[in-house]
Amino acid sequence: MADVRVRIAPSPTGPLHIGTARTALYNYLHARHVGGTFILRLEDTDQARSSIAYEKDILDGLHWLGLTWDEGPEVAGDAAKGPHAPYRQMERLELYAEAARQLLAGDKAYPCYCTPDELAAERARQEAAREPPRYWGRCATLTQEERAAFEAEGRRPAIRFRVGEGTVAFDDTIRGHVEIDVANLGGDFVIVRADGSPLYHFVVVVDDAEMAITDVIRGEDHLSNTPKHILLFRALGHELPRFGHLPLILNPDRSKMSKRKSQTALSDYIAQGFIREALVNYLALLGWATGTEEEILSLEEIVLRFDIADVHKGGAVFDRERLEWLNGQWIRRLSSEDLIDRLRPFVAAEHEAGRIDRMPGDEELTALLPVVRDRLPTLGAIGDLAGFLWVDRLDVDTGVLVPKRWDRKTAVEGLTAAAATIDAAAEVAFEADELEPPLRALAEERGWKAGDLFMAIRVAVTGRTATPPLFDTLVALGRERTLERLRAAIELLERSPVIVDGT
RNA sequence: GCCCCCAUCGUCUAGAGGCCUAGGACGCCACCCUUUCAAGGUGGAGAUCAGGGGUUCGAAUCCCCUUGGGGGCACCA
Repeated sequence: MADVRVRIAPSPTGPLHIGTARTALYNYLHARHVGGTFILRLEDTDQARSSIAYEKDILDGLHWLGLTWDEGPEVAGDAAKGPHAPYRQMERLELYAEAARQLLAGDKAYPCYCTPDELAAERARQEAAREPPRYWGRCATLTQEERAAFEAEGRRPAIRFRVGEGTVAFDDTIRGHVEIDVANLGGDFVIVRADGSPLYHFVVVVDDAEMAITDVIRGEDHLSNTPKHILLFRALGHELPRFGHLPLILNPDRSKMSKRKSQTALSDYIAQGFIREALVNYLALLGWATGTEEEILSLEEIVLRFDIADVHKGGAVFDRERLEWLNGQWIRRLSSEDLIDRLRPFVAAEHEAGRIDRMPGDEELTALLPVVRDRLPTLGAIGDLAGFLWVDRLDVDTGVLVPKRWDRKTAVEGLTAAAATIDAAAEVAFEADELEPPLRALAEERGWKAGDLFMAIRVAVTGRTATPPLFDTLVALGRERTLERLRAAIELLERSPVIVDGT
């Protein structure tokens, strides 16, 4: 399959949607697998809803995923890439105007003078009569005189495409043979608004034709629209591309994944600390499988194995838990330097948000990595996991400071003895290996379960019951702060009134 | 309403007529490891392959119907 050309054509009317990201990925995978060309085109004809901020979010998202395009618009001073520039539809208006003139000249399209109000009234009537909504064709057969009369009224015409009769059939790369009767298309449809701006179904065809797209790979929501596109391709005298319709990504209730019911913006996943390797891996496996039992796959490995014909037909529910698991798998596979680079912005975010009081240096993070790595489902979890290391004043809940099997008095004794033991051990070296034995010995000597002693210390120095391994944590904290927090905890226990008993 | 598409454990999926008393993964449960939490290891529960008819010696796999779900029917994309 030489000379395959595919495209992703997002419209900058919202942040990059997880579904668009997957469509982009599948297009990219197909292009790379067969050695074809991957094109990015911006569909910004809906000027009312398009924005430059969304455009940036989309481009950044695709870059972040590693889906580099071979042809695409100029961005941030970099010139457009590719022989079919410009790649922004608002800069291609002349092309559409020319195509519209061509259709009008061949009477494959006609001016329609129906007003929005008239159209709405007719639609309401159809709905009331329980008829399927369709344009009833009032302007399809207007004479020159009638058109002139409307023009004289000051009406500006939209342009409608004649769908004609018959059935349109095509062989979908993913779904196989599909056939739709033109009568079910909803009548002649508008391709150019009354204000002269072209509409989606029209521009997509003009552009796919002009850009010589060979494979249109897109979401299933376009399957029913494909006959319109095919009709347009033919009317314009262009060869048809192959069409492949991807299954939809679904909300847990199996409806099309939406902002209302799911987190759909890729940028939100990025902000929470999902990493590109995991997202790419997860998205690739949502609707496609290798046929083997391998599932942790890099983008390169997926490119090698991907075959558009193996893509599923049924929709797939987006399962965040599985994504988190994959994310953890990938975080564990990152090199230390890489992980630190990716972690730093998340630590900085904690700092900016005021949840921690200082930024740890690289050496500190590096030292922490071994104990933190297996405990990070996302990069964003770093604050929860280790934030206590970087705060000046720790908030400790007296309630959890006393281990379940202990009473308050024992806790005070335990922490006091632990502080002394730690202080003594630190004279040798403040290292995990030096701290653990004497503390275990202390517990044994006093008849305490080591776990209880450790838990009291853990809560005293971290404020929480779930933390990385205790001795590594103490080392990360440093001798001074460890002792300081131990003293503060003891004081807290002695000072606070006894409310509950058993203590 | 009309048209189109889809249908294997809760979820993602393997499966292209006999290898399936349906395999893997996530999640869940138990155990092991263990100072907590994870990670890791082992084991388990979990799908009469939506239902019903065919075809065939034989069907999760092919055909038909039913049911269920989804999508589309804009001067949105």
